[in-house]
Amino acid sequence: MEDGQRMYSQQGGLTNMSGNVLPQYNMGQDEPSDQRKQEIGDILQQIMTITDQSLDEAQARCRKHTLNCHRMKPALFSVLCEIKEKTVLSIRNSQEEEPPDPQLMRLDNMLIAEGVAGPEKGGGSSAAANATAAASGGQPDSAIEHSDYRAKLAQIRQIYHTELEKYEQSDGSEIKNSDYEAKLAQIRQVYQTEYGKYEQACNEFTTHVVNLLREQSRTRPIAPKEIERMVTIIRKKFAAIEMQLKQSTCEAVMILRSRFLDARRKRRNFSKQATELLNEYFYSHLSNPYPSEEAKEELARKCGITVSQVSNWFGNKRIRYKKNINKAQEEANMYAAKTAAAAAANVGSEGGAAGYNVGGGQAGMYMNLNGGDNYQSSDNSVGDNVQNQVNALRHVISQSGGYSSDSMHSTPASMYEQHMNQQITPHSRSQNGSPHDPKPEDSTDSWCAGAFMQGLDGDGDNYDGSSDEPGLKRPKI
DNA sequence: TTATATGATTTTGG
DNA sequence: CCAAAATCATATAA
Repeated sequence: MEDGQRMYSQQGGLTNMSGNVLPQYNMGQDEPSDQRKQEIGDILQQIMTITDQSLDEAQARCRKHTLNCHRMKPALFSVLCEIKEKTVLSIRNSQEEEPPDPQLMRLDNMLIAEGVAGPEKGGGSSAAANATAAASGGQPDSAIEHSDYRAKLAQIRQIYHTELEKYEQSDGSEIKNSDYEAKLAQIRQVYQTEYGKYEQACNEFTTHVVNLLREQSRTRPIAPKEIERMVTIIRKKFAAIEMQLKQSTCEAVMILRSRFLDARRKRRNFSKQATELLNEYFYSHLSNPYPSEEAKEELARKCGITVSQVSNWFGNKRIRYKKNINKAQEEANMYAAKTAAAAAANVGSEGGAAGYNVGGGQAGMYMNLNGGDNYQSSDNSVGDNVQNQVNALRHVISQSGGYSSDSMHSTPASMYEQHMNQQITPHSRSQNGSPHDPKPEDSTDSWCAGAFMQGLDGDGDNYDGSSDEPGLKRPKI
Protein backbone atom coordinates (compact mmCIF):
# COMPACT_ATOMS: atom_id res chain seq x y z
CA MET A 1 0.00 0.00 0.00
CA GLU A 2 2.81 2.26 0.62
CA ASP A 3 4.04 1.74 -2.83
CA GLY A 4 0.68 2.51 -4.09
CA GLN A 5 0.61 5.73 -2.24
CA ARG A 6 3.92 6.79 -3.53
CA MET A 7 2.89 5.90 -6.96
CA TYR A 8 -0.21 7.78 -6.53
CA SER A 9 1.60 10.87 -5.53
CA GLN A 10 3.80 10.50 -8.50
CA GLN A 11 0.83 10.23 -10.70
CA GLY A 12 -0.40 13.40 -9.12
CA GLY A 13 2.80 15.03 -10.06
CA LEU A 14 2.19 14.08 -13.63
CA THR A 15 -1.21 15.51 -13.66
CA ASN A 16 -0.15 18.73 -15.21
CA MET A 17 1.04 16.97 -18.25
CA SER A 18 -1.85 14.70 -18.76
CA GLY A 19 -4.72 17.07 -19.01
CA ASN A 20 -8.20 16.13 -18.14
CA VAL A 21 -8.01 12.55 -17.00
CA LEU A 22 -6.21 12.83 -13.78
CA PRO A 23 -8.29 15.51 -12.15
CA GLN A 24 -10.91 12.86 -11.73
CA TYR A 25 -8.51 10.98 -9.58
CA ASN A 26 -7.97 14.08 -7.59
CA MET A 27 -11.64 14.39 -7.07
CA GLY A 28 -11.75 10.79 -6.11
CA GLN A 29 -9.12 11.44 -3.59
CA ASP A 30 -11.16 14.18 -2.12
CA GLU A 31 -14.03 11.81 -1.58
CA PRO A 32 -12.47 8.64 -0.41
CA SER A 33 -14.51 5.53 -0.69
CA ASP A 34 -12.64 2.68 0.91
CA GLN A 35 -13.69 0.20 -1.66
CA ARG A 36 -12.71 2.35 -4.55
CA LYS A 37 -9.45 3.12 -2.96
CA GLN A 38 -8.80 -0.53 -2.62
CA GLU A 39 -9.49 -1.19 -6.27
CA ILE A 40 -7.20 1.52 -7.44
CA GLY A 41 -4.57 0.35 -5.11
CA ASP A 42 -4.76 -3.12 -6.59
CA ILE A 43 -4.48 -1.85 -10.08
CA LEU A 44 -1.52 0.25 -9.27
CA GLN A 45 0.05 -2.63 -7.52
CA GLN A 46 -0.36 -4.71 -10.62
CA ILE A 47 1.15 -2.04 -12.76
CA MET A 48 4.11 -1.70 -10.49
CA THR A 49 4.87 -5.33 -10.42
CA ILE A 50 4.13 -6.09 -14.01
CA THR A 51 7.73 -5.87 -15.04
CA ASP A 52 8.72 -8.33 -12.41
CA GLN A 53 6.38 -10.94 -13.70
CA SER A 54 7.95 -13.79 -15.53
CA LEU A 55 7.51 -13.95 -19.21
CA ASP A 56 6.48 -17.46 -18.99
CA GLU A 57 5.06 -18.44 -22.28
CA ALA A 58 1.95 -20.12 -21.08
CA GLN A 59 1.19 -17.41 -18.64
CA ALA A 60 1.73 -14.68 -21.18
CA ARG A 61 -0.45 -16.40 -23.68
CA CYS A 62 -3.11 -16.77 -21.10
CA ARG A 63 -3.01 -13.11 -20.30
CA LYS A 64 -3.02 -12.10 -23.88
CA HIS A 65 -5.87 -14.36 -24.56
CA THR A 66 -7.77 -12.87 -21.72
CA LEU A 67 -7.10 -9.42 -22.93
CA ASN A 68 -7.92 -10.33 -26.47
CA CYS A 69 -11.24 -11.73 -25.51
CA HIS A 70 -12.24 -8.87 -23.38
CA ARG A 71 -15.43 -7.42 -24.59
CA MET A 72 -14.06 -3.94 -24.56
CA LYS A 73 -11.03 -4.84 -26.53
CA PRO A 74 -12.13 -3.83 -30.05
CA ALA A 75 -13.36 -0.50 -28.90
CA LEU A 76 -10.31 0.19 -26.84
CA PHE A 77 -8.14 -0.93 -29.70
CA SER A 78 -9.67 1.39 -32.19
CA VAL A 79 -9.62 4.30 -29.83
CA LEU A 80 -6.01 3.82 -28.99
CA CYS A 81 -5.16 3.44 -32.61
CA GLU A 82 -6.94 6.62 -33.37
CA ILE A 83 -5.11 8.51 -30.69
CA LYS A 84 -1.83 7.10 -31.82
CA GLU A 85 -2.61 8.00 -35.35
CA LYS A 86 -3.37 11.55 -34.41
CA THR A 87 -0.40 12.08 -32.20
CA VAL A 88 2.43 10.42 -33.98
CA LEU A 89 1.79 8.61 -37.15
CA SER A 90 -0.11 11.28 -38.94
CA ILE A 91 3.12 13.14 -39.24
CA ARG A 92 4.75 10.37 -41.15
CA ASN A 93 1.62 9.88 -43.06
CA SER A 94 1.99 13.30 -44.51
CA GLN A 95 5.00 12.08 -46.40
CA GLU A 96 3.28 11.26 -49.60
CA GLU A 97 4.39 8.59 -51.93
CA GLU A 98 7.44 10.15 -53.43
CA PRO A 99 7.92 9.73 -57.11
CA PRO A 100 10.54 7.14 -58.00
CA ASP A 101 13.95 8.41 -57.17
CA PRO A 102 15.41 9.95 -60.32
CA GLN A 103 18.86 8.91 -59.25
CA LEU A 104 17.75 5.35 -58.92
CA MET A 105 16.10 5.54 -62.29
CA ARG A 106 19.27 6.77 -63.87
CA LEU A 107 21.20 3.96 -62.31
CA ASP A 108 18.66 1.46 -63.51
CA ASN A 109 18.78 2.80 -67.00
CA MET A 110 22.50 2.62 -67.09
CA LEU A 111 22.61 -0.89 -65.76
CA ILE A 112 20.15 -1.98 -68.36
CA ALA A 113 22.04 -0.17 -71.08
CA GLU A 114 25.26 -1.85 -70.07
CA GLY A 115 23.61 -5.20 -69.98
CA VAL A 116 24.25 -5.68 -66.30
CA ALA A 117 20.63 -5.69 -65.39
CA GLY A 118 17.72 -6.74 -67.49
CA PRO A 119 17.42 -9.76 -69.74
CA GLU A 120 20.37 -12.04 -70.22
CA LYS A 121 22.34 -11.06 -73.24
CA GLY A 122 23.59 -14.39 -74.45
CA GLY A 123 26.91 -15.85 -73.66
CA GLY A 124 27.63 -18.14 -70.77
CA SER A 125 29.28 -16.13 -68.08
CA SER A 126 28.94 -18.66 -65.39
CA ALA A 127 32.52 -19.74 -65.01
CA ALA A 128 33.91 -16.27 -64.77
CA ALA A 129 31.95 -15.34 -61.74
CA ASN A 130 32.20 -18.42 -59.64
CA ALA A 131 35.08 -17.06 -57.70
CA THR A 132 33.40 -13.78 -57.03
CA ALA A 133 30.17 -15.43 -56.13
CA ALA A 134 32.03 -17.50 -53.63
CA ALA A 135 33.91 -14.51 -52.42
CA SER A 136 30.75 -12.68 -51.68
CA GLY A 137 30.15 -15.33 -49.06
CA GLY A 138 26.47 -15.48 -48.43
CA GLN A 139 25.66 -15.92 -44.80
CA PRO A 140 22.12 -17.14 -44.55
CA ASP A 141 21.18 -15.41 -41.37
CA SER A 142 17.61 -16.23 -40.87
CA ALA A 143 17.34 -13.90 -37.96
CA ILE A 144 17.94 -10.54 -39.44
CA GLU A 145 18.90 -7.93 -37.01
CA HIS A 146 18.93 -4.25 -37.47
CA SER A 147 22.69 -4.12 -37.47
CA ASP A 148 22.64 -6.32 -40.52
CA TYR A 149 21.86 -3.33 -42.65
CA ARG A 150 25.23 -1.91 -42.03
CA ALA A 151 26.94 -5.23 -42.21
CA LYS A 152 25.39 -5.89 -45.59
CA LEU A 153 26.29 -2.52 -46.83
CA ALA A 154 29.86 -2.90 -45.73
CA GLN A 155 29.96 -6.30 -47.31
CA ILE A 156 28.75 -5.01 -50.61
CA ARG A 157 31.26 -2.23 -50.54
CA GLN A 158 33.96 -4.71 -49.79
CA ILE A 159 33.00 -6.86 -52.70
CA TYR A 160 33.12 -4.04 -55.12
CA HIS A 161 36.31 -2.78 -53.73
CA THR A 162 37.84 -6.16 -54.34
CA GLU A 163 36.45 -6.22 -57.82
CA LEU A 164 37.83 -2.83 -58.63
CA GLU A 165 41.23 -3.85 -57.41
CA LYS A 166 41.18 -6.72 -59.80
CA TYR A 167 40.64 -4.34 -62.66
CA GLU A 168 43.41 -2.11 -61.46
CA GLN A 169 45.99 -4.80 -61.24
CA SER A 170 45.15 -6.31 -64.57
CA ASP A 171 47.73 -5.39 -67.14
CA GLY A 172 46.66 -2.11 -68.58
CA SER A 173 48.27 -2.70 -71.91
CA GLU A 174 46.56 -5.95 -72.49
CA ILE A 175 42.91 -5.15 -72.12
CA LYS A 176 41.16 -6.86 -74.94
CA ASN A 177 37.62 -7.06 -76.01
CA SER A 178 37.21 -10.47 -74.49
CA ASP A 179 38.60 -9.26 -71.21
CA TYR A 180 36.12 -6.48 -71.21
CA GLU A 181 33.25 -8.77 -71.87
CA ALA A 182 34.40 -11.27 -69.31
CA LYS A 183 34.72 -8.60 -66.71
CA LEU A 184 31.40 -7.11 -67.57
CA ALA A 185 29.91 -10.54 -67.18
CA GLN A 186 31.62 -10.78 -63.85
CA ILE A 187 30.11 -7.54 -62.73
CA ARG A 188 26.80 -8.67 -63.95
CA GLN A 189 27.07 -11.89 -62.06
CA VAL A 190 28.06 -10.23 -58.83
CA TYR A 191 25.35 -7.70 -59.23
CA GLN A 192 22.69 -10.28 -59.74
CA THR A 193 23.90 -12.39 -56.89
CA GLU A 194 23.91 -9.43 -54.62
CA TYR A 195 20.61 -8.18 -55.85
CA GLY A 196 19.09 -11.56 -55.21
CA LYS A 197 20.46 -11.59 -51.73
CA TYR A 198 19.24 -8.10 -51.21
CA GLU A 199 15.75 -8.97 -52.24
CA GLN A 200 15.73 -12.03 -50.10
CA ALA A 201 16.98 -10.17 -47.10
CA CYS A 202 14.49 -7.42 -47.66
CA ASN A 203 11.61 -9.80 -47.93
CA GLU A 204 12.68 -11.84 -44.97
CA PHE A 205 13.07 -8.83 -42.84
CA THR A 206 9.78 -7.38 -43.93
CA THR A 207 7.99 -10.60 -43.26
CA HIS A 208 9.65 -10.82 -39.93
CA VAL A 209 8.58 -7.36 -38.95
CA VAL A 210 5.09 -7.83 -40.23
CA ASN A 211 4.69 -11.00 -38.26
CA LEU A 212 6.04 -9.34 -35.21
CA LEU A 213 3.68 -6.44 -35.55
CA ARG A 214 0.75 -8.70 -36.17
CA GLU A 215 1.56 -10.58 -33.08
CA GLN A 216 1.96 -7.38 -31.16
CA SER A 217 -1.25 -6.02 -32.49
CA ARG A 218 -3.07 -8.56 -30.39
CA THR A 219 -2.04 -6.71 -27.30
CA ARG A 220 -1.12 -3.30 -28.54
CA PRO A 221 -2.85 -0.68 -30.58
CA ILE A 222 -1.26 -1.40 -33.89
CA ALA A 223 -3.56 -0.97 -36.81
CA PRO A 224 -3.02 -2.78 -40.09
CA LYS A 225 -2.46 0.58 -41.61
CA GLU A 226 0.46 1.12 -39.35
CA ILE A 227 1.93 -2.19 -40.33
CA GLU A 228 1.65 -1.15 -43.91
CA ARG A 229 3.44 2.02 -43.18
CA MET A 230 6.15 0.16 -41.39
CA VAL A 231 6.61 -2.00 -44.41
CA THR A 232 6.99 1.11 -46.49
CA ILE A 233 9.59 2.42 -44.13
CA ILE A 234 11.48 -0.84 -44.29
CA ARG A 235 11.38 -0.78 -48.06
CA LYS A 236 12.81 2.67 -48.03
CA LYS A 237 15.62 1.66 -45.78
CA PHE A 238 16.41 -1.25 -47.99
CA ALA A 239 16.19 0.96 -51.01
CA ALA A 240 19.25 2.73 -49.68
CA ILE A 241 21.11 -0.52 -49.89
CA GLU A 242 19.73 -1.17 -53.31
CA MET A 243 20.89 2.22 -54.38
CA GLN A 244 24.30 1.58 -53.00
CA LEU A 245 24.50 -1.70 -54.80
CA LYS A 246 23.47 -0.20 -58.08
CA GLN A 247 25.72 2.75 -57.66
CA SER A 248 28.68 0.53 -56.97
CA THR A 249 27.86 -1.57 -59.96
CA CYS A 250 27.59 1.42 -62.19
CA GLU A 251 30.84 2.69 -60.87
CA ALA A 252 32.53 -0.59 -61.57
CA VAL A 253 31.16 -0.67 -65.08
CA MET A 254 32.23 2.87 -65.77
CA ILE A 255 35.70 2.30 -64.49
CA LEU A 256 36.01 -0.84 -66.50
CA ARG A 257 34.73 0.90 -69.55
CA SER A 258 36.94 3.89 -69.31
CA ARG A 259 39.90 1.65 -68.78
CA PHE A 260 38.97 -0.37 -71.77
CA LEU A 261 38.34 2.62 -73.95
CA ASP A 262 41.53 4.23 -72.82
CA ALA A 263 43.46 1.20 -73.80
CA ARG A 264 41.65 1.18 -77.08
CA ARG A 265 41.92 4.78 -77.99
CA LYS A 266 45.12 5.99 -76.51
CA ARG A 267 47.85 5.77 -79.05
CA ARG A 268 51.46 6.14 -78.23
CA ASN A 269 54.01 6.28 -80.93
CA PHE A 270 56.61 3.63 -80.77
CA SER A 271 60.08 4.65 -79.90
CA LYS A 272 62.36 5.90 -82.61
CA GLN A 273 64.49 2.88 -82.23
CA ALA A 274 61.56 0.51 -82.48
CA THR A 275 60.37 2.17 -85.65
CA GLU A 276 63.87 1.94 -86.96
CA LEU A 277 64.08 -1.75 -86.34
CA LEU A 278 60.70 -2.38 -87.86
CA ASN A 279 61.51 -0.36 -90.91
CA GLU A 280 64.77 -2.17 -91.33
CA TYR A 281 63.04 -5.46 -91.29
CA PHE A 282 60.34 -4.25 -93.61
CA TYR A 283 62.62 -2.87 -96.23
CA SER A 284 65.04 -5.66 -96.07
CA HIS A 285 62.19 -8.05 -96.67
CA LEU A 286 60.42 -5.83 -99.09
CA SER A 287 59.61 -8.63 -101.44
CA ASN A 288 57.84 -10.47 -98.75
CA PRO A 289 57.28 -8.33 -95.73
CA TYR A 290 55.48 -10.97 -93.76
CA PRO A 291 57.50 -11.81 -90.72
CA SER A 292 57.00 -15.23 -89.32
CA GLU A 293 55.68 -15.68 -85.85
CA GLU A 294 59.20 -16.13 -84.59
CA ALA A 295 60.38 -13.05 -86.41
CA LYS A 296 57.49 -11.11 -84.98
CA GLU A 297 58.33 -12.29 -81.55
CA GLU A 298 61.90 -11.26 -81.92
CA LEU A 299 60.95 -7.88 -83.29
CA ALA A 300 58.49 -7.42 -80.51
CA ARG A 301 61.15 -8.23 -77.98
CA LYS A 302 63.69 -5.93 -79.55
CA CYS A 303 61.22 -3.11 -79.89
CA GLY A 304 59.60 -3.50 -76.56
CA ILE A 305 56.13 -3.92 -78.00
CA THR A 306 53.72 -6.79 -78.23
CA VAL A 307 53.52 -9.26 -81.04
CA SER A 308 50.14 -8.00 -82.06
CA GLN A 309 51.57 -4.54 -82.23
CA VAL A 310 54.19 -5.83 -84.57
CA SER A 311 51.46 -7.39 -86.63
CA ASN A 312 49.55 -4.15 -86.65
CA TRP A 313 52.62 -2.31 -87.66
CA PHE A 314 53.32 -4.56 -90.58
CA GLY A 315 49.71 -4.52 -91.63
CA ASN A 316 49.67 -0.76 -91.61
CA LYS A 317 53.04 -0.53 -93.22
CA ARG A 318 52.21 -2.81 -96.08
CA ILE A 319 48.99 -1.11 -96.91
CA ARG A 320 50.47 2.32 -96.63
CA TYR A 321 53.50 1.43 -98.56
CA LYS A 322 51.31 0.30 -101.38
CA LYS A 323 49.21 3.39 -101.21
CA ASN A 324 52.01 5.76 -101.51
CA ILE A 325 54.79 3.95 -103.13
CA ASN A 326 56.79 6.90 -104.35
CA LYS A 327 57.40 8.32 -101.03
CA ALA A 328 57.81 4.97 -99.46
CA GLN A 329 60.48 4.11 -101.90
CA GLU A 330 62.54 7.08 -101.01
CA GLU A 331 62.43 5.76 -97.58
CA ALA A 332 63.22 2.35 -98.87
CA ASN A 333 66.30 3.68 -100.56
CA MET A 334 67.30 5.33 -97.41
CA TYR A 335 67.08 2.16 -95.48
CA ALA A 336 68.62 0.28 -98.32
CA ALA A 337 71.61 2.58 -98.26
CA LYS A 338 71.90 2.24 -94.57
CA THR A 339 71.71 -1.51 -94.53
CA ALA A 340 73.83 -1.71 -97.62
CA ALA A 341 76.59 0.04 -95.78
CA ALA A 342 76.25 -2.40 -92.98
CA ALA A 343 76.17 -5.27 -95.40
CA ALA A 344 79.19 -3.99 -97.25
CA ALA A 345 81.19 -4.19 -94.09
CA ASN A 346 80.09 -7.72 -93.86
CA VAL A 347 81.79 -9.08 -96.94
CA GLY A 348 80.43 -12.56 -96.51
CA SER A 349 76.86 -11.70 -97.46
CA GLU A 350 76.56 -11.83 -101.18
CA GLY A 351 74.31 -9.41 -102.98
CA GLY A 352 72.40 -8.25 -99.95
CA ALA A 353 72.64 -4.63 -100.86
CA ALA A 354 71.46 -5.29 -104.36
CA GLY A 355 68.37 -6.86 -102.97
CA TYR A 356 67.52 -3.84 -100.90
CA ASN A 357 67.85 -1.59 -103.82
CA VAL A 358 65.48 -3.54 -105.90
CA GLY A 359 62.40 -1.66 -104.88
CA GLY A 360 63.59 1.76 -105.83
CA GLY A 361 65.39 0.66 -108.91
CA GLN A 362 62.50 -1.28 -110.18
CA ALA A 363 60.12 1.57 -109.77
CA GLY A 364 62.42 3.66 -111.82
CA MET A 365 62.40 1.09 -114.56
CA TYR A 366 58.66 1.07 -114.63
CA MET A 367 58.53 4.77 -114.78
CA ASN A 368 60.82 4.84 -117.69
CA LEU A 369 58.79 2.26 -119.39
CA ASN A 370 55.67 4.17 -118.81
CA GLY A 371 57.22 7.17 -120.40
CA GLY A 372 54.99 10.06 -121.27
CA ASP A 373 51.81 8.13 -121.11
CA ASN A 374 49.48 9.37 -118.50
CA TYR A 375 46.81 7.04 -117.32
CA GLN A 376 45.48 9.18 -114.63
CA SER A 377 41.82 9.57 -115.10
CA SER A 378 40.97 12.60 -113.11
CA ASP A 379 37.27 12.09 -112.90
CA ASN A 380 37.43 8.82 -111.11
CA SER A 381 37.48 8.08 -107.51
CA VAL A 382 40.74 6.90 -106.12
CA GLY A 383 39.76 3.28 -105.92
CA ASP A 384 38.57 3.16 -109.50
CA ASN A 385 41.46 5.24 -110.49
CA VAL A 386 43.90 2.75 -109.18
CA GLN A 387 42.07 -0.06 -110.84
CA ASN A 388 42.08 1.74 -114.12
CA GLN A 389 45.69 2.43 -113.79
CA VAL A 390 46.38 -1.15 -113.08
CA ASN A 391 44.41 -2.29 -116.05
CA ALA A 392 45.96 0.30 -118.27
CA LEU A 393 49.34 -0.65 -117.05
CA ARG A 394 48.79 -4.28 -117.78
CA HIS A 395 47.87 -3.24 -121.23
CA VAL A 396 50.96 -1.16 -121.66
CA ILE A 397 53.18 -3.78 -120.26
CA SER A 398 51.79 -6.45 -122.48
CA GLN A 399 52.24 -4.16 -125.43
CA SER A 400 55.82 -3.60 -124.59
CA GLY A 401 56.65 -7.17 -123.97
CA GLY A 402 54.51 -8.31 -121.12
CA TYR A 403 55.32 -9.93 -117.88
CA SER A 404 56.43 -13.20 -119.27
CA SER A 405 58.92 -11.66 -121.57
CA ASP A 406 62.52 -11.70 -120.59
CA SER A 407 62.91 -8.14 -121.64
CA MET A 408 60.47 -7.23 -118.96
CA HIS A 409 62.81 -8.80 -116.50
CA SER A 410 61.11 -9.57 -113.35
CA THR A 411 59.16 -7.75 -110.81
CA PRO A 412 61.03 -6.71 -107.74
CA ALA A 413 59.61 -9.56 -105.83
CA SER A 414 60.77 -12.14 -108.28
CA MET A 415 64.17 -10.63 -108.46
CA TYR A 416 64.41 -10.81 -104.80
CA GLU A 417 63.23 -14.33 -104.81
CA GLN A 418 66.09 -15.29 -106.97
CA HIS A 419 68.28 -14.32 -104.13
CA MET A 420 66.24 -15.45 -101.26
CA ASN A 421 64.54 -18.42 -102.71
CA GLN A 422 61.38 -17.42 -101.06
CA GLN A 423 57.72 -17.91 -101.52
CA ILE A 424 55.45 -15.34 -102.97
CA THR A 425 51.93 -15.28 -101.85
CA PRO A 426 51.07 -13.36 -98.74
CA HIS A 427 48.99 -16.16 -97.47
CA SER A 428 51.68 -18.72 -97.26
CA ARG A 429 52.24 -18.78 -93.56
CA SER A 430 55.56 -20.46 -93.12
CA GLN A 431 58.68 -18.67 -94.05
CA ASN A 432 60.52 -21.73 -95.18
CA GLY A 433 60.72 -21.90 -98.89
CA SER A 434 58.45 -24.21 -100.71
CA PRO A 435 60.16 -27.16 -102.33
CA HIS A 436 59.16 -26.20 -105.77
CA ASP A 437 60.76 -23.23 -107.36
CA PRO A 438 58.39 -20.32 -107.69
CA LYS A 439 58.22 -18.96 -111.14
CA PRO A 440 58.87 -15.31 -111.74
CA GLU A 441 55.48 -14.94 -113.36
CA ASP A 442 53.91 -15.80 -110.10
CA SER A 443 55.24 -12.63 -108.74
CA THR A 444 52.45 -10.70 -110.38
CA ASP A 445 50.46 -11.98 -107.47
CA SER A 446 53.03 -10.72 -105.11
CA TRP A 447 51.89 -8.67 -102.19
CA CYS A 448 52.30 -5.34 -103.84
CA ALA A 449 52.19 -6.02 -107.53
CA GLY A 450 49.35 -3.60 -107.87
CA ALA A 451 51.20 -1.07 -105.87
CA PHE A 452 54.19 -1.16 -108.10
CA MET A 453 51.96 -0.55 -111.00
CA GLN A 454 50.37 2.31 -109.24
CA GLY A 455 53.75 3.64 -108.45
CA LEU A 456 54.83 3.68 -111.99
CA ASP A 457 51.97 5.61 -113.36
CA GLY A 458 52.71 9.17 -114.24
CA ASP A 459 55.95 10.83 -113.46
CA GLY A 460 55.99 9.88 -109.90
CA ASP A 461 56.04 13.35 -108.50
CA ASN A 462 52.70 14.34 -109.84
CA TYR A 463 51.01 11.47 -108.16
CA ASP A 464 52.46 12.32 -104.88
CA GLY A 465 49.79 12.70 -102.26
CA SER A 466 47.04 12.04 -104.69
CA SER A 467 45.60 9.53 -102.34
CA ASP A 468 44.31 12.46 -100.42
CA GLU A 469 41.86 13.48 -103.04
CA PRO A 470 39.28 15.67 -101.48
CA GLY A 471 36.18 14.01 -100.24
CA LEU A 472 37.37 10.52 -100.81
CA LYS A 473 39.33 9.86 -97.77
CA ARG A 474 38.24 11.09 -94.44
CA PRO A 475 34.99 12.65 -95.32
CA LYS A 476 35.47 15.30 -92.68
CA ILE A 477 32.24 15.93 -91.00
C1' DT B 1 44.32 25.50 -85.60
C1' DT B 2 44.68 22.41 -89.48
C1' DA B 3 46.92 18.67 -91.89
C1' DT B 4 49.37 14.68 -91.77
C1' DA B 5 51.38 10.54 -89.47
C1' DT B 6 50.44 6.62 -87.11
C1' DG B 7 48.86 2.97 -83.94
C1' DA B 8 44.61 0.48 -83.29
C1' DT B 9 40.17 -1.33 -84.50
C1' DT B 10 36.60 -2.83 -87.60
C1' DT B 11 35.07 -4.78 -91.77
C1' DT B 12 35.51 -7.95 -95.37
C1' DG B 13 37.12 -12.02 -97.84
C1' DG B 14 39.15 -16.48 -97.79
C1' DC C 1 42.57 -17.11 -87.67
C1' DC C 2 45.18 -14.19 -91.07
C1' DA C 3 45.57 -10.41 -94.06
C1' DA C 4 43.86 -6.39 -96.76
C1' DA C 5 41.31 -2.46 -96.70
C1' DA C 6 38.78 0.98 -94.50
C1' DT C 7 38.18 3.66 -90.68
C1' DC C 8 38.94 5.68 -86.18
C1' DA C 9 41.13 8.70 -82.94
C1' DT C 10 45.02 10.63 -81.34
C1' DA C 11 49.89 12.49 -81.68
C1' DT C 12 52.53 15.57 -83.76
C1' DA C 13 54.20 18.63 -87.35
C1' DA C 14 52.97 22.74 -90.00
